[in-house]
Amino acid sequence: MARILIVEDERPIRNLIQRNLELIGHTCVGVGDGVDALEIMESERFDLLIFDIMLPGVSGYELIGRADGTPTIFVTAKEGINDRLKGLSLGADDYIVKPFEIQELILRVRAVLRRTKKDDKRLEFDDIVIDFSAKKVFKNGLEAILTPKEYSLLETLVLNRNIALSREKLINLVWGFDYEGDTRTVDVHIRQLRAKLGLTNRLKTLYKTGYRFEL
Amino acid sequence: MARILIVEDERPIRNLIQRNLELIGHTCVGVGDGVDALEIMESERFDLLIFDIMLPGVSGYELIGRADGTPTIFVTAKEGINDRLKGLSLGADDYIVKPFEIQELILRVRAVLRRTKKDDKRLEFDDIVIDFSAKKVFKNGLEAILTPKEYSLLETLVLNRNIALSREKLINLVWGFDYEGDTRTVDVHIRQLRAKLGLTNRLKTLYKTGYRFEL
DNA sequence: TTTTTTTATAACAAATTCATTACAAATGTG
DNA sequence: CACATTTGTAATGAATTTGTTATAAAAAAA
Repeated sequence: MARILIVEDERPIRNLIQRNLELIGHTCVGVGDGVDALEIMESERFDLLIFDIMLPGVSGYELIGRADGTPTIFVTAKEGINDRLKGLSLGADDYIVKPFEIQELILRVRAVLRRTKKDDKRLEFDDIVIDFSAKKVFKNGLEAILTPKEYSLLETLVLNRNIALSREKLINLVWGFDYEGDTRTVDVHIRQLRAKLGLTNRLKTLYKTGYRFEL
Repeated sequence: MARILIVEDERPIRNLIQRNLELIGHTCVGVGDGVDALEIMESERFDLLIFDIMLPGVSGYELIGRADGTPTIFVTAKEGINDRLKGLSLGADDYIVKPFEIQELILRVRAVLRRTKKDDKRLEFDDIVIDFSAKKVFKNGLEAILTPKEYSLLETLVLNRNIALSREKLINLVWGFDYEGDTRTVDVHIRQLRAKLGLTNRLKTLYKTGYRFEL
């Protein structure tokens, strides 16, 4: 359904939100402070951001400046008309006050996603279709069988399309920040993607730099 | 680019900072003491504040209380780990110790602005577009294929636009401080940039000095 | 367990970059 | 102007980076 970033320093609430949104099929990333949020927002694209206003590090108000048009829902502890106005004037699409019924949040998420029409669960280009919810890829209507790593790499490249990604960055995003392997591993998987999907003109090599998926 | 307030009682340093930040396109206001700073902060909004900690009137530490979330860089004469901690804990975004290279200040300003989003991912001039996140350059809408060194050199020149850069400086910034090669290497890469992008009137040679990108 | 699939790494081939060189042109100086 | 110095230009080969294949290791499935 949608890729959602949850920025909330109270872990129980964050987990509650994440669990429930994932139950209805969304993909969530949860972080606990504004600095982590900024970092992941730089490297990944999301369909919806859910911010607590009061955050350690960088406040939700500041985060929305970096949202770059991505739909945003603010969460706050106190019912303050000023906060509400401030949030909405800064570009938030909706606003919800703690404590809230999880059902209410789900309704608002659905409303915002419908309004902003980012429910897209598939991406089509050339003769290729990527179905993100099924994690399947089709070429010329035929399913191309990708291994998990291959799919994950493709998804990362596609979600960060038109951005130069170093091998280190890709390793971090696909293999995890703690991966201790050779960056050449990326090359081999890139080759597999190119071979299976014929992405020669989309998936560019940037000499001494990394790779970039162009769309 | 950004509106920056500089609060520094040593006029030569204040002017140095102001001049250099304005050269790369920022709008600056400089004042010499804390009282003036408070006054202008009440009536105008800034994207970034640069404070000297030791100020006549009202100290930098006090000023940051009034910064109201505006990103702040502290400048101080002495290297004191306590000052650093105090500054950062009070909410400064960065900290720089006098005497400093103006290059370093520019880098930090850029970092803070990027973190707080007032910086651009794209630069357009004449018939040229530079896409920093994709690491791509276009001329007349067509992609100009630059090698990594060429791109890196262009980026460095552009980010330090309107500033004279010696070959040694460029070597440091592009090749790395430990590079042990000939400075003539720079000339060859400059030539390539000029040839590929037609930068004859932007990328000036400063006889016996170096190069300067003018914008 | 065995078998199959996936993933990592190593080794070599191919491609690209880039520093260096040598010479030409330009610039500044007396 | 003549001279010395600095900068521009083009070409070349070494060094680095990437593509590709094969094989070993690890993980998953049977």
